[in-house]
Amino acid sequence: MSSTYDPADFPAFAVTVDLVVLTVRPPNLEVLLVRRAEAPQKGRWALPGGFVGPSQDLADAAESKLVDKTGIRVKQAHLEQLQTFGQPKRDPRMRVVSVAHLAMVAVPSEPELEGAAWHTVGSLDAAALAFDHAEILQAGVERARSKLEYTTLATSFCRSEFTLAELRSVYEAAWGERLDAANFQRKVLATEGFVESTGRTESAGPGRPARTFVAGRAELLHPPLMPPGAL
Amino acid sequence: MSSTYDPADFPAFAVTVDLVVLTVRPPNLEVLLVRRAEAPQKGRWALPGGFVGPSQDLADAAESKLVDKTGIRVKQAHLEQLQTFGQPKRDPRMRVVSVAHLAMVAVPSEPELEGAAWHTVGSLDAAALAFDHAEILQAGVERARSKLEYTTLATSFCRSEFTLAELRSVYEAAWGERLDAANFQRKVLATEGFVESTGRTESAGPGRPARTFVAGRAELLHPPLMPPGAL
DNA sequence: CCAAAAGTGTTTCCTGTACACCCATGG
DNA sequence: CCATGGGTGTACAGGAAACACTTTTGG
Repeated sequence: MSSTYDPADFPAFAVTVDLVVLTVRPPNLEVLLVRRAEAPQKGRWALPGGFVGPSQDLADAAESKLVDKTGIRVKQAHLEQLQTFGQPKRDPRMRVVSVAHLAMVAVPSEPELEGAAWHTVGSLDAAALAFDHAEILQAGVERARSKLEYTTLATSFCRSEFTLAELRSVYEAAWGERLDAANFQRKVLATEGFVESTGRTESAGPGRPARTFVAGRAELLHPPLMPPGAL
Repeated sequence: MSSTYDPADFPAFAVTVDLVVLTVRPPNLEVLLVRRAEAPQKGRWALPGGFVGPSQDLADAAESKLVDKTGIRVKQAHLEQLQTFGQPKRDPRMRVVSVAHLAMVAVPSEPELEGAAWHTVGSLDAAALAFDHAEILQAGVERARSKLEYTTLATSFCRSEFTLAELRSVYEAAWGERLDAANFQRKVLATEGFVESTGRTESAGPGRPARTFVAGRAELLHPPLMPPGAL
């Protein structure tokens, strides 16, 4: 910005957005991938994404790709910038800088789009992904975990109305570890603005019906929900 | 990346790096700014930065700007990617996407470069900064604070050999809040790999001489050093 | 009536915090 | 010998974890 270059002769880059779209289908953390229809890397799995328009904001570009691929409105999901990847040779065709974004969504009930599918994060072969998308995915999963620790974003993985067991399953899926239901409940309810009770209850199979909740207005958790020991 | 565009006709962007270079001069947190020598925004303060070369990695670009402006070797400092800013109108000349980086350095004893100066973060008028650099600076300060909380990066604000009082002053400068010296000391020493004792001591003015330390090998703090109440 | 899941109570332990106190130095 | 900052000891309060126990449903 403080450069002395002539604006007319700057190196030309392509700028894209790539999306790490995560969801939870207990007991798994899953990511949305699309199969590449064209060379290079034809047939391999890739993160959804695409070029940023000449006068399009980065966040807008990410949002429109998300709607294209999932039909999910951003109001119901969480979308944030993740990290920018710009290794000179990451795309063999040209110099591409990709601004990766992270989306956390409730698993949609609608059928999936052609060529797109959910994959369990844990059992995914990094070598099966195109370009440097394995690295981007890893950054996304790490970010998601750290956000779950100290924010209320776990609710964005849940339906609009959910039980505490569902909310708990989000944490269990992200860390692959069981949590004590009793202590979990107390912690969540003790945190002002994390969840808000609807008066209703919901029953699924045997067992006492659970109360249902909606997301609260708070965004930060003090202290974090997960124990420090968990990676 | 998974786009169907023809590689030949993509929108052309300029890509830059901008640096938020922070240091601590107790009791202040300070940022390195340069005065713009040319239009637009001539004469206003700006973050150091510049264009990324056609086959230059983003991290390399940030590193070379840092060396240019401060003469500090990256080995002695901390440099990480911060966030990418790409509002269509953020630079009036053309479409520029800036990959902002955060650097945390010990205050250099060498004289400053022409046109560059350290500014106290707290008493800085946001309107005095060029482009969207006030927003970038704010993101950098927030990131620095959160990194100080749960990593050992505070040591990168210190000289290679430092006392615990110096380390404490880093936290005090970042939050503008006094810490209990006794508890601070116990916490730091109890954290495996945070600091490592040299056998030496150092005396500055009256009072018992302090032991000196060097940075340890650990990078993460469990639990965080600052209390949750602190903004 | 039994299994299973929701939700509550209770005990134990650990850690952060405050603060009293001793140590070692410069002036 | 006094002020100043380094460093140690200690007692108290609040929260996390483990787990026994009660409640409410489906089969």
